[in-house]
Amino acid sequence: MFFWAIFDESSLKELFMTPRILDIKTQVERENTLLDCAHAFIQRESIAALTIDKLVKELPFSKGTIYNHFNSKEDILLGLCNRGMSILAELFNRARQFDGLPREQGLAIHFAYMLYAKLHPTLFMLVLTAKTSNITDKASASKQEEHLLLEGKLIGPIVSIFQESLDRNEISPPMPMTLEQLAFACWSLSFGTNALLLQNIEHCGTRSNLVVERELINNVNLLFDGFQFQPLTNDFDWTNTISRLKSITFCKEIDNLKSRGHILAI
Amino acid sequence: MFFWAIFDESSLKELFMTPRILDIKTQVERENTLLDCAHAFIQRESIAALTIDKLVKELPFSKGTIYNHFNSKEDILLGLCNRGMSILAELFNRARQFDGLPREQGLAIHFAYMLYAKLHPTLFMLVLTAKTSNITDKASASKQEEHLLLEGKLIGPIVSIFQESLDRNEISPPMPMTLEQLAFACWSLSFGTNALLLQNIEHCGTRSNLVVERELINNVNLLFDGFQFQPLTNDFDWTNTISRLKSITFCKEIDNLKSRGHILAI
DNA sequence: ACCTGAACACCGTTCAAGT
DNA sequence: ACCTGAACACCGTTCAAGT
Repeated sequence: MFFWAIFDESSLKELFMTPRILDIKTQVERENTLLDCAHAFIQRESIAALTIDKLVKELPFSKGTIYNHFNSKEDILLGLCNRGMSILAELFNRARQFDGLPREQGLAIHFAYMLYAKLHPTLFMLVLTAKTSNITDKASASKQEEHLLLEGKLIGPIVSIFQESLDRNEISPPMPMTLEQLAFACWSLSFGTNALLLQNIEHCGTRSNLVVERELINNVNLLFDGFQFQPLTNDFDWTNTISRLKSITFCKEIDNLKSRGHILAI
Repeated sequence: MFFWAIFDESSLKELFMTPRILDIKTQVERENTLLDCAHAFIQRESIAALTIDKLVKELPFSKGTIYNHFNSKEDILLGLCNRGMSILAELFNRARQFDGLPREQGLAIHFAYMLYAKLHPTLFMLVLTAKTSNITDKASASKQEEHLLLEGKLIGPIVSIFQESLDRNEISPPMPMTLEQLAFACWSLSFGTNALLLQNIEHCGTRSNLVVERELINNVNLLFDGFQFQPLTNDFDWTNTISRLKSITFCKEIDNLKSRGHILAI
């Protein structure tokens, strides 16, 4: 029995072209299902092991349909990367609202970045992957736009903290530096620390005694002291700041880490 | 006319099993030819575009023979990565021998790393790629051994500088730090700065005013000041150090950069 | 109109056949 | 013994056929 035998062309056209109210909602839902699935997969296996064929086996729709939502595998990865950056942006905003001195908020930002890297290692790594391979080239224009927008949302709170500390005369680097340069110095240090320490440490004999949370806090304090960011490391009780970050600002994230068996070394 | 018709089995065996003196030399030569070729290719195109088929088209031997020298594509990439690390280790040794204070030598190390990243961007990126994808897993045991050995050779001069500055009482971080932690703080900052700034900057609106050589020197000075590494940024004529690095220690590398149209902003 | 999965072009790796 | 390239299994992407 054939479909075409039941309907004539005009009624078919009517059936198919009838605008369905649920369509847009379904579209978004499907995109999320796919990203959820891809995220779970690369968390379980690895980015390298991700395959469209393997992905489609776990999805309620077919291979062809994937390409109605994402124009390439790289588009999926950038979509996932952007999702991670949204999460990170929310953490940065909370850090910016920490009730305390600008330097405490600056520490909070780095603390947030480290928590993010520990909570979502695969999403953190995805930014790295996006930088090394030419993911951004193959991805869709819309995803690339979103990516740039999110980069701005991440830089925002950092620049704003430095602006405030300059206004309050609480920072005076040994050489003239723009807000952008100050923010960039922080970003490089944090990025480098997380990237180098997040990798499978067991392989690397030389880094065996390093714990990311301790090194991160140390490195940030060193850099901030270099900025002459007041109050200096030894002129303030930073353990209180960190315990408030742990018990109040990021308590949900800390609980999440604990439930997965990770205990912070600080 | 068949080969087998001319020789009987024993004379064939004799012909083939005769130890050829050139064999080992040819083996090494072929490996180098392949690595040269792969290097040129990813410099011209990209790591992602590298294909065994494309590679073999430019080589004087066939696809199967490649697998007599390298057990996988990842093995080739790790081989190339190791080659880069050898070059870098040589630069670090020269930096360590810079005639000056430990802090000057520390600056020289970072300067060397930046020069390396600028001179061999694809080799620098290969370390990043090796870290993100599981290249190290698929590569041969011998290449992995070599990789760890080279990591040690890179850390060596850095640790040695810090040991000397501790002996001379020229360093006193605001918190207790091991030699390993000191070296790691430097590595993270340098790695992060190079990695973030080496990427195609035109894409990224927020980083448009940043020049890697200037930011690198700034960031290192900030971190060293955080270490209380004597003499501090504003207590010494560092421009003299940098001009000696440019005109003496790394003059060959600077010339090389110039010949390619790169002019350092410092 | 939308979904499907066979089909396609291309990839890394192997191995029987040639020398 | 060593080299070769056809053959294989698998990949991302497309598109004719089905509904």
